[in-house]
Amino acid sequence: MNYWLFKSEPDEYSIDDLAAEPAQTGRWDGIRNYQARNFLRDRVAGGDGVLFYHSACKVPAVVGTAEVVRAAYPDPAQFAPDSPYFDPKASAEKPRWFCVDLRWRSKFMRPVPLAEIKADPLLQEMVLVKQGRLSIQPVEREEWEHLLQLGQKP
DNA sequence: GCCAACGTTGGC
DNA sequence: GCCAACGTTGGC
Repeated sequence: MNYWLFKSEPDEYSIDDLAAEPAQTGRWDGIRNYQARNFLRDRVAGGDGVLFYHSACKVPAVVGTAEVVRAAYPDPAQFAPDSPYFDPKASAEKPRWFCVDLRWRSKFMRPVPLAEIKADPLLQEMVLVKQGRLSIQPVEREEWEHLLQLGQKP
């Protein structure tokens, strides 16, 4: 059982959008970055915990948690010519991009902003702090637990 | 099989 | 909207 941080632009797909899905379960698709794909395809497993992060918005922040309910399978959008995620170089035999299914688990009492994470001595080793621009990244158990605590503080 | 160019990401 | 970091691509 591992922990992850998934980034999403809230204008595109927010934690409330996930909570509003049938069975509060949605497909995490549209990943088109190789480093993120490799984590998704090779390491993310059913039952793993996910920190839901809002990126490319006014206050980038961890806003809640989710759970992986289905491990990697080929992202259908890469085969759909009318999709913005269409990839002409992908085929059913050789899919290039993958997705997982997530179930909403919790929304924090308050978002934990990136600026606060960067200033927290316990979170200095997070990939989020050390390397930006990675939309799927591993999280240590200690980091997971600390962030959950921060999110529950009023 | 080297390595420059490319596409994606996302904070600032 | 700039541009830095990364993995991958593809020309040679």
